[in-house]
Amino acid sequence: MEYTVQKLGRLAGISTRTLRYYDEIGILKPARINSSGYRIYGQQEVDRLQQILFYRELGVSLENIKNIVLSPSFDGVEALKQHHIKLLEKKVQLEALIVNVEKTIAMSEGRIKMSDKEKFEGFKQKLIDENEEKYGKEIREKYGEETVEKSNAYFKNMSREDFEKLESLSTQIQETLAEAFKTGDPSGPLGQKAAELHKQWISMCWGHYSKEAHAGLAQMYVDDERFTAYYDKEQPGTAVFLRDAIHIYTGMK
Amino acid sequence: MEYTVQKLGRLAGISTRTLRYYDEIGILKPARINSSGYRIYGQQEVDRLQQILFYRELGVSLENIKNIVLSPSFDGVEALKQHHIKLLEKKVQLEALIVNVEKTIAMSEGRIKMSDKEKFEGFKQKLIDENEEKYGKEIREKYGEETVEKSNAYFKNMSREDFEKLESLSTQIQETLAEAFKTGDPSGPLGQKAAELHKQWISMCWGHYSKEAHAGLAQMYVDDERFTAYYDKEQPGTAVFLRDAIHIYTGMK
DNA sequence: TGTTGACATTGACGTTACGTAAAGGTGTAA
DNA sequence: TTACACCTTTACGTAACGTCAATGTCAACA
Repeated sequence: MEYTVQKLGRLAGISTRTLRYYDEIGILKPARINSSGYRIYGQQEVDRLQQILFYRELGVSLENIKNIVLSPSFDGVEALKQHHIKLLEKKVQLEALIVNVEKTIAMSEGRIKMSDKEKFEGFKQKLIDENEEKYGKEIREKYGEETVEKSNAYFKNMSREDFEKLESLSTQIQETLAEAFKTGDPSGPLGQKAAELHKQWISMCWGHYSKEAHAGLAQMYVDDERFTAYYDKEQPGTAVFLRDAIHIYTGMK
Repeated sequence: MEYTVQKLGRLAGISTRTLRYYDEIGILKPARINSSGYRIYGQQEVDRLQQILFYRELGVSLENIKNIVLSPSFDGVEALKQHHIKLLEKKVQLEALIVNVEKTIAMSEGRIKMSDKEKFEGFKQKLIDENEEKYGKEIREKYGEETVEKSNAYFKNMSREDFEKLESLSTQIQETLAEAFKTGDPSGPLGQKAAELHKQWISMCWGHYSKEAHAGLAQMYVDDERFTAYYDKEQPGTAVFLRDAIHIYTGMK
C-alpha cells in the first residue's frame, strides 16, 4: 500500500504539516517522490512512523528519536520491548495520579487529610528513590556524605526535561560505547567521545564535575560487580573499556 | 507552611523558571512578596498549583487553564471529578497503546498479522478538555465562522470508518427528527432521542462534549440561516424544534 | 473543454511553554 | 569577610509544529 501525506496523516492521526516537518528534519523521508513532486510513503515508512510515534508518546525529543531510529545498530523489536516496559511504567504513574485525584477529592470533602507532598504524587517519576536505593550506599561509602547530598538535592530540583535529557544521554553513551568497543581502542575518537558523553552525564547528575571523581567512578565501574554487570550486559569487557577511555580522557590513573 | 520558589518547585517537581512564568502570565501569583522581593507561596497556592498541574497533565493549554481557574464560577471539587474521568479515559487509551505494542511485537515475530490501521491504534487522543470549549474565547465571543472552521479542520484528519459512522448517525438524526417533529413535542421521547443522537454526533465531530456547547450550537442552528436552511429543507420549523429539544435535553436555556 | 475543488508543493513567519544566560541583590554558616 | 546557595529581573533562544500565502496537479463534472 502506498500513501500520500494526507492519507498517511489520517491513518496515523497526525497532520500533513507534521509529516512534511519529519521529512524536513530527516526523521521520516518518503519512499519516493512522484513525477509531480508528491511525497509517496510505503510499508517501511508506515512502520517507522509507528516507531516514531511510540517514542514521541514517551516524551522523547525528535532530535533523540532521530538518533535512535537512524542508528545503524537500531533494533526495531528490541525498541518495541523497551516501549512496552516504558508504557507499563507510565501506566503505573498514571494510576498513582488517579489515586492522587481520588485522595484529593476525599480530602476536599473532609474525609481524609493530605500532606502537601502527597498532593504532587504521580506527577513526577520516582527515579530518585530508585537511584538512592540502588547505588546510594556505595556512593556514600566511597565518595562521602557530601557528594550524595548534593546529588540528591540536584535530582530533586530536576525537571521532567532534565530527566529526559539524562535518559537520552544514557542511551547515547550506550550506543557510542558499543560502537567504540568494536574499534578496540579506548583512546580513539569514539572512545573519547564516550568518555566525553559520560562526563556530561556525571555533570548533570552531580551538578558539578571533577576529573578525580570521574576517574574514581570509572574505577568503581570495574570494581563493583553491579556496575560491571550493567555495562557488560551487551558486551563483556565494556566496563573495563569505559574505565580506560575515561582514564585517558581525564589524564588520570 | 510557606514556600519559596525553589521549595515549591521541588515539592511539585517543576522548575523555578516555571513558577516565575506562571506568576508572569498571572496563572499562579505568590501569596505575598517579602521584604527582599522574594516570592512566598502559601497553602492556597499549593492547592491551585496542583489543579494547574492536573490540567496540564491532560494537555490543556496554560491560556485555557488560566481562564478556568480564574473564573469566578470555578468549582474546585467539580474540576477534580472531571480530572478523574479524564484520567480514566487516558488510562483506557494507554492500555490500547500497550495492546498495540504487544501486537506489534507479536507481528514482528511473525505470530500474527496487523493492518496498517491497527498499527496506529491508541495514539489518537481526543482528550481535549471539555472546559476548553466551555471557557474558550471563540464560543463566548462568536460561535459562528471560527467554530465551523475548526470543525472542518477536524474532519480532514478523520479516518474513513469514523466518517461512515458519522454519516449513519446523521441519517439517524434526520429520521428521528422527522418523526419527532410530527409529534410536535420537543420534550417527548422522540424529541429527546433526537437530542441524544445529536449529542453523539457532536461528540464524534468535536472529539468531546459539553452541555454549554451543545446548547450554544442548537441556538446557532436557529440564528444562522445556512444551518436553518439545512434542517428546514424537508419541514420548516425543524431547526427551532431541534433547538428546543436540545435545550430541554441539556437543561440549559 | 473549461472549470471546480480537493489535493499537493515550498517558503516563511507565528506560537507555546518554558530553558538558559547575564548581571546583580540576599541570607547564613564558617 | 568570604563563600555559597539562594533570590531577583531582563532578555534572547528553542522545539515542534500551526498557519498563512502563493502556486502547481489531478479527477470529475457541466
